[in-house]
Amino acid sequence: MRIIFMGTPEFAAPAIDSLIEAGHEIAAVFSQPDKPKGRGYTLTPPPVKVKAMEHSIPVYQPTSMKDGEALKIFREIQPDVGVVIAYGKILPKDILDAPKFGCINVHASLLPKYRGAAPIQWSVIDGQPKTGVTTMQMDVGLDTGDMLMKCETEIAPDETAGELHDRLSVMGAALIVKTLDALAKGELQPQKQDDSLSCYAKMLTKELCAVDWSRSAQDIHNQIRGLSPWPVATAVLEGKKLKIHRSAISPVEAPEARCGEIISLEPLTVQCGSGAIQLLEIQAEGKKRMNSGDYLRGHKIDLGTVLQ
RNA sequence: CGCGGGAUGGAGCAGUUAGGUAGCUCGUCGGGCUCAUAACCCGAAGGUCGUUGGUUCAAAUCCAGCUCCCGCAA
Repeated sequence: MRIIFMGTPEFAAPAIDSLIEAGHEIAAVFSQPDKPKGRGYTLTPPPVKVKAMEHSIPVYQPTSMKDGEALKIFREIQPDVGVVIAYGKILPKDILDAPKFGCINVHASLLPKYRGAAPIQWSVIDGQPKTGVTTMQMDVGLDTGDMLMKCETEIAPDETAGELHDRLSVMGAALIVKTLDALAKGELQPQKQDDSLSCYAKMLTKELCAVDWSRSAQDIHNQIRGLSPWPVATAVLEGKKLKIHRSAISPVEAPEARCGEIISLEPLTVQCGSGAIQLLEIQAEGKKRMNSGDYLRGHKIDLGTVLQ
């Protein structure tokens, strides 16, 4: 099929490869404009653009899809279908309707749950046992279109959002190929979403990072792995910010200790509201991430120190 | 030129302000103690102090350039 691909971050990149391998023609790619990123505000192209350029596919990076310019391009190219994966812009109805088969979206959750911007992270933060990817026929609502195909997977108890992201990215790339196959054969059976079961996964913000040690060890563990590798859960140790990249539920605890108190140094273990949690991989300001054992060799911390 | 921290044996750090023998906590190797041990005791190996140049009798330390890593912010 002749495709216009719309996507921006790393999550969407594998699908470009799998679509081409499956014999589809990606006639054009739409991606968000390059943005100043990192130290020095270097203008950085989004991963999807980089991938598209490897395949010598023309890339468009309009600020808006609503000013008619994008529509003009769609009319010229006359795609069979639009494939949208984490593009990051709302598409107006005229764009959604422009391709022969409309636009199909890959969403990283089992719809109707976790519509919105950060479904992967929120399913981990909420401690969900399973998640998946869903393809849907897009409509004007936010992730409300009729569902086409699904692929489920279990979330491992210690899996981080980053690890899950990579797995779902590959699953999504495979599922869009399957979905287009079925579309070509006329075998798709769109299913309405049950709105009463839906929930939204809002964008991650800095406020979500601070660990509240009065919560349960399981909740905090979910928060830590859900926010890894970005934006990363944080605690305050002796007045300085400490990022927590990886943790584990501790088999032992010290119920008489205060919330946030360090109750063991080997491994580094912190008492929570209920249960205790081991901090396995941490990162101090200006330092690399490292095992907490390595950190302790160069930084003396006394038992009983309290994290905030 | 957005702001800032950093690079020292295999790991994590101190030493740099006031230049002058390379240090700490671990790890590794050898030995000892012990019923035994990731515990304890004794000993050893291992570093051109990121890189290039400059100042100096003398540079990890002072000066300049370069490379790489990280935090903030976006």
